[in-house]
Amino acid sequence: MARRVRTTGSLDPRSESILRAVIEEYVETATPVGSAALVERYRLGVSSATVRNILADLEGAGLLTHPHTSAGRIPTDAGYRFFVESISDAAVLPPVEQLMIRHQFGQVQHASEQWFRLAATILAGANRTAAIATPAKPRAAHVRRIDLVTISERLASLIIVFREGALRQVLVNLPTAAEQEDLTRAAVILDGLMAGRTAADAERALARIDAAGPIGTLVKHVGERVLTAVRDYDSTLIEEVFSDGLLHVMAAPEFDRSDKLRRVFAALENRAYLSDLFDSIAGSGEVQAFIGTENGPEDMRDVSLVLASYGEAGRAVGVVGVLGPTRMGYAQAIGTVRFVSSLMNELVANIHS
Amino acid sequence: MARRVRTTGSLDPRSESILRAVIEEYVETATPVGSAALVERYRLGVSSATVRNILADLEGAGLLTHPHTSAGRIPTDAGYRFFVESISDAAVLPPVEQLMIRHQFGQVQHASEQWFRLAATILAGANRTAAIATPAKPRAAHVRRIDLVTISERLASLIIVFREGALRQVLVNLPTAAEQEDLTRAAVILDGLMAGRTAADAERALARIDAAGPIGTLVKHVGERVLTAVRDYDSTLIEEVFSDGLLHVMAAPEFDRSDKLRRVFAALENRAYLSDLFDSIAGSGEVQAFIGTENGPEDMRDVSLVLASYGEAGRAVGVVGVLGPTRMGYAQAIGTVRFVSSLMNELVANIHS
DNA sequence: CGTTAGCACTCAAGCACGTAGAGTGCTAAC
DNA sequence: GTTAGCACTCTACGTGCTTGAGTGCTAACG
Repeated sequence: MARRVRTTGSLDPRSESILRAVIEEYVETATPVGSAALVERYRLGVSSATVRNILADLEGAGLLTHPHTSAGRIPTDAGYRFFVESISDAAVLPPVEQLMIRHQFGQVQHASEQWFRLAATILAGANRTAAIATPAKPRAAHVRRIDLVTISERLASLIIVFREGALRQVLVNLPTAAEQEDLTRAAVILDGLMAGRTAADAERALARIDAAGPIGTLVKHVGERVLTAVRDYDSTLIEEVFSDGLLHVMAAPEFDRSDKLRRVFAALENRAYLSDLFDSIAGSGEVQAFIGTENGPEDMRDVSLVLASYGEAGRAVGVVGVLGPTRMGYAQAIGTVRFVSSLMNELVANIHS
Repeated sequence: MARRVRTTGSLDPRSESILRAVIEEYVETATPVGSAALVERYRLGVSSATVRNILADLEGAGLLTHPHTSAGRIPTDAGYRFFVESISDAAVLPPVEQLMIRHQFGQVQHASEQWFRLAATILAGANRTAAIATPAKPRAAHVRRIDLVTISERLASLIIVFREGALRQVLVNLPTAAEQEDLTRAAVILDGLMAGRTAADAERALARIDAAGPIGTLVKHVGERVLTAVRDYDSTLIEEVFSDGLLHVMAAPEFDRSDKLRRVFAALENRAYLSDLFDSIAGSGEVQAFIGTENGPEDMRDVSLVLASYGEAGRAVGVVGVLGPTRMGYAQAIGTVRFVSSLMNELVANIHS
């Protein structure tokens, strides 16, 4: 009883391989794993009694627990954490899977600036868990293009394209009746005035415009709407959180009662929480795992997140990642998230060249 | 035993009011309701024994059931159907609620052409159920506007605005290096060529274009991408199904086991089913309820849908509605769905004036 | 003839109890 | 340090019992 171990940093190789075996087995079966099952299924070269001693040590070290006396062991959050630390550098996706993911991205590469959705879909499929992704959101929005399309005499659709590819479509009531011709002229003026500018710069530029004459009034009026739209975009903490594969999580046995699940989903609708979380990801350049109780909100203590940011640090940053029960395949998750985020980096780099 | 009743079409007033009472009570409490509870909570003017006789008759008519001998009654799908038929004409939303909904729409009326999302959010909130909505999708897409924005020398963002307000953003690899100036010129040409046209018309127009010279090549190349995008938009049966308030459904006691819920969500991802369903809505101009087993897919037999289409029959049609357990407040649901769809009609009419 | 009180009857839900099986921790021998 | 063996513990499961809700039926009533 109470042997070496007990250090947080490292474990003797045998203990570590048994910890791995417990985690691997539990991730697969979702039932507590006993000493007999381990010797039977893994070539450990020792008897079940020895395994029991080691399991007891691992439990003493806080890496495993017992649901009750006569049950097998399950990993604690600390156990998963230890496991994740031990693999995270090595978790590189096999070339075959890299190719498959690359291929899926290739299918729609030319399609639109909504890769982040695709990223979530791919991650969800590859891990059979839920996945989330956000578009790359700039710190300060730069207008790239302004367009006006007539709808009726006094109503137009204002389209604003931002430098990072985001798009905003807004209806504008016009101060005076206007043809498409007038709108186009106004759009060209506004475009020249605001393209490449941030909200503050654009505001100064607009202030210098002469509001006299029908076109002047139009420009001024629509310009104000552009400004509010840009400011609105700027102040939105998280533009959108796209998720996919929620059905996978619903299928997990730990979520067979839907109230647990409901609380997780509710937590995910808390923008303040997500915003904090994403900020902390954006800081580090690496894949990060948040395991069970490591998550802030009470409601998230039964799930783990494996997240990574993508984009250019000072400019526009988005997040991709995986959400699953704490009992999830971390090696696979870390590997795929790292790879997908690196692909997203490439894509963003190509655009902001 | 076995009195009048038995006719599907009508019921004597007392039986009907008891049926209503059972439904009202069951919708509220989610537990089988017995004769004693009914006399206690509703001024029926008769004893529980009489109520029991009537309940037995209603059961004979197929409008109620027994989970087991010693339990109270719960409505059958036929019972709900009868109830729905009896109220659906009268289910008009009280002015206060109308005002509240109108107000919520007003808040963002000018914001974007994404009212359908707002509609779902409002319906979900008003009914405390899930709600779904689709944008108004035209039968044949008409291009309204084409714009090109430079990204890098050989890459541009193509923006297509459709007559109904839908927007498509596509990346285009350029055949030769081009400045924004060239792109703008090409966009103007394409705009003149294709605006107001359907895919087939646009194709003919493009065929007549001379591909000689750098701008000609550019126009031809981008034009092809426009055509594929328009055809793609045309052939997409359902552009998007936005849903909100799923958390409400998760909270319903009939979905405390998440596998039931999972199957419902899975059914909702079946585009073929939704497409058929929406087609049948678009035909009738009225609110329609699909109660439990009336739904096609096996997995939907525990839920009801209350749906209505909006838009202009021959042109662009979308769907809004509510999804909840069969035990839902049909009067409220029908009222809100009808009102919201009429608001959406107004909005669409304003735009396509 | 419809309505009502009364009562026997049925069945799910909850509880107590016993059993089987899984898996442990400990001890003593190797 | 490792292992066989064994007593021990605790859940899962099945059985039987009790309780209570709510019914259906019958006989009496106005």
